[in-house]
Amino acid sequence: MTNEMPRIFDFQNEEPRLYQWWEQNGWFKPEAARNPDAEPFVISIPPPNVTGELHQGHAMFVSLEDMMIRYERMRGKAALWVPGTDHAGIATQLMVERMLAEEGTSRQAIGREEFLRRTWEWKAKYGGRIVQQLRRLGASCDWDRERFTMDDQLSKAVREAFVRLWEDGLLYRGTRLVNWSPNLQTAVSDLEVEYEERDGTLYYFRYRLKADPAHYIPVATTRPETILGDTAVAVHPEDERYRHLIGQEVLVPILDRAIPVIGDEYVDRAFGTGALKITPGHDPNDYEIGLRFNLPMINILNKDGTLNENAGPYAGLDRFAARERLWADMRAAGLVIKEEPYRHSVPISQRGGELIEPLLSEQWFVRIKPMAEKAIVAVRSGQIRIVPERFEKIYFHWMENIRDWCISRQLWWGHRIPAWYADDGEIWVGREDTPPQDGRHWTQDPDVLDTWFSSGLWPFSTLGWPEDTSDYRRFYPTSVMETGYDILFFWVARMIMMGLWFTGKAPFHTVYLHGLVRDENGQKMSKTKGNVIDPLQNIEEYGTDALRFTLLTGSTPGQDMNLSEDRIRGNRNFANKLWQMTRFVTSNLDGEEPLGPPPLSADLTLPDRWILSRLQTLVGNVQRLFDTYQYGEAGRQIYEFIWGEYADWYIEISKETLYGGEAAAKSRVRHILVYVLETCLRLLHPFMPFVTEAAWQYLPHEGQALIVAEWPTVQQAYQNPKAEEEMQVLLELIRGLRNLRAEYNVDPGRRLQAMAHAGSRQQLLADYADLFDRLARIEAITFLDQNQPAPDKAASVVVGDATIYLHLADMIDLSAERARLAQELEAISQQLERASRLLSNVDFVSKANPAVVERERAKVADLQTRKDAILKRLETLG
RNA sequence: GGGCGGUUAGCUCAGCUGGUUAGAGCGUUCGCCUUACAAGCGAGAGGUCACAGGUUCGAGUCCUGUACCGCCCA
Repeated sequence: MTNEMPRIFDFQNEEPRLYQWWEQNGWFKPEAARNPDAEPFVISIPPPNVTGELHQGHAMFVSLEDMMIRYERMRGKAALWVPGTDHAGIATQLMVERMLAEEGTSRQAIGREEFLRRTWEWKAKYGGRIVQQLRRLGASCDWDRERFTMDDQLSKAVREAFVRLWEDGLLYRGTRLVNWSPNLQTAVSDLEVEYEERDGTLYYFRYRLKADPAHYIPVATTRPETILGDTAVAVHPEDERYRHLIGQEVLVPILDRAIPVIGDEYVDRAFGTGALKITPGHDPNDYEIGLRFNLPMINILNKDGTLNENAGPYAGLDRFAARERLWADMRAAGLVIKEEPYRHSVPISQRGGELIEPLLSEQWFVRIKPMAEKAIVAVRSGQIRIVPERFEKIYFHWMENIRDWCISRQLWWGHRIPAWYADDGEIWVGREDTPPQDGRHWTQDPDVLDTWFSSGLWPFSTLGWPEDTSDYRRFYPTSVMETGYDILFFWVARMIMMGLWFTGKAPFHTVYLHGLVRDENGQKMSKTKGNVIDPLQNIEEYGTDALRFTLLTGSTPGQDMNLSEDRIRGNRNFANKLWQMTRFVTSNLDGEEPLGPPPLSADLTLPDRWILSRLQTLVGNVQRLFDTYQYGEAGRQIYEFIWGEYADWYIEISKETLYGGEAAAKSRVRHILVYVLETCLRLLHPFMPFVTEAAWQYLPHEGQALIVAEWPTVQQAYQNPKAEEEMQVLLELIRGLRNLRAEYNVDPGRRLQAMAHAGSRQQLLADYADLFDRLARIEAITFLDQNQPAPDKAASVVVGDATIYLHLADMIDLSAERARLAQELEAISQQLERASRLLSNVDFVSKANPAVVERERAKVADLQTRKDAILKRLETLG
């Protein structure tokens, strides 16, 4: 403890060492709580993709969640942060497929079993990487409880959930129009489709009447190839141009299939030609119309995006080639009217960005409305609270308009759907791989479940559900779900629905949503743009603490944040500052080890009482801010206190005593230095765990480690508004004197004499004259009687009724000094006028909060004396 | 088309339920290697709080509208 501290905090080596030490001591485990019956505080980690590489989004959630966990741990709760990773079906499968391609083989060539073996192998080899990176961020997860969505136990949970939904009648299998990715050759859910504005073409052509091929209905489309799948042409029933044609038949170009003309109010008469081709097999809106009119649904696409036999002469062509060929043929046949450029929004895959094709296919769906209804109630009733609140509205809107969830994926990597089909089409769903031994031939569904299906179970599957384990009993429901708002629907909403449905409980009481981390220009970071700020590189360069503090103080909940390296650098400096001030304190202890709060004795000086009081104010503020999820503001306030008050003032003041005071005074100051710093390290630990722990270990302390030290609470006995007020006067005078010295270019080393008309502050100034010497190099202050004249050739600083004169003799430019004072007078007069005006307003005096009125009164009094002093000074200067 | 967020110092951002002279970091100017720290210390400059109305004794903060930027949903 009396060891000398290194000159700098070697974070590159110390951070991993401290992390290992914490972990080895079991402090990341809820069992480390001081009280064995401690109230639990639980967070389930948003499981990163097992293929993932650490990015700022991970850094953000780790910073926030680790902060919450460390805070609650220090408060004595049984803090449990459950870590783990997600098998990320599509991403992982693509990764392994790419690897196979490099080996010159393919998933299809090696077969399903071998492919899965290779994927597990890949996972074993590289899957730990992201987890190691989370550790580097300081994540105090209980690694003994780490889970993977495809662990046996979690797979069992998935199986149980699926079977229960089946038993509850919430699952069905059917042919529906789904979002199909021709690249991945799987269905994806509505959520996995994004829309992008792209330049395209609007193609106008003729739909000839069957009865009279010389006449036609003009139709426009952006996807001509889908003409081959048209099963109707729709017009608005009140459209003068076309309504007489309703009920007639028209001929599909090239194929000459006859299809009906129907009337439907959905048609927008102003768009295109006002007539709409209907392709129920390849367009969601047309699909709805098709259902309503009971139209045939023709699928013209193969799974790989080529056209099938329904496309007649175009079968086998890729859809884009078919588009051109068909259009050319139609032109030759005289069916083309015109083309015009057209900007429209197209569906693209969230992963990869390729075009999504609406396609009819047989898939599994969750009938989700009954689950959504429960989820709405949970938030509406306040059982679950979303921070920031505005996301509740977005949540409700989505939940109220929710559509059935397509959960089957035509992939191999994932949870295989536990459904078997008999030759006669009967479906059997079960907890075990044991379809009935009834002589029929049963085949298991080849597909797997949407990755988000298993993620939806995460808060309880990780704790042992469906078994009634001790962890499940003790730690479920969890406490806070902290994640990015971008996965509110994907994940949070589904956890809420599934949690309520399967466990009967809301899986957490609070959802805290953070914003996205963008680059310093507000651009989304992406490898192709080359604007990625790599967290690991930041950590390497500036330390984890600096990165964490930047992320935590740089944003507010739900708000995107522009991250700049400058800011990280600045917070690295803050970490260093902490280290240096700890070095100062420890190197001045001279073997003493003061512990606990310093005694409130009469010996306490004004600066002592001031810093102790300010500390309590800080502790109170931080508590209030934590209680309202304003972590960033809390961090900023700690920063400002510790640097701007403790280091800049109290440490500087303490040197007076430490370097020359009496033994008792030294002890007193040491005690306060240690107490205030130690308390600040506790407050800061959840933000900057490493440097605070390292510094704390050098300070006198009780207990083994800061990570398990107690969170500070307000000690009212130290609150002292009078000390704060008096100290404020001294600080202002000192700042004023420093200002004068700077303005008059006084040699920084030169000590000056001062005189003062100190008014009501004379005793104060006399008692703390040494501060003026140390902090403003004023070696002595001579007090003047009220009736004694002020010195001429002097510059002055005025605070309240106290005026200090700096006798600068030949250095003083009287006219400059007059100008300076006049400027100050102007500022003060303005403030005075404003405050006086307020007070002379009867409405203000009668309606405003009395405390506010009182404050204004005091302000006026202070400004008035100050103004008088300045006027007097100006008079003296002539 | 509907909804949401943003607009505060040159840059990146704070500013809780309306109430001192609107803050911080970076940058910038001036001066300092003052025995914890030059990753530092001291002192400055820099803001019509996007715009227009309104409510109020009082608006960066609440309400209405407008503009621009961004996001989500359809």
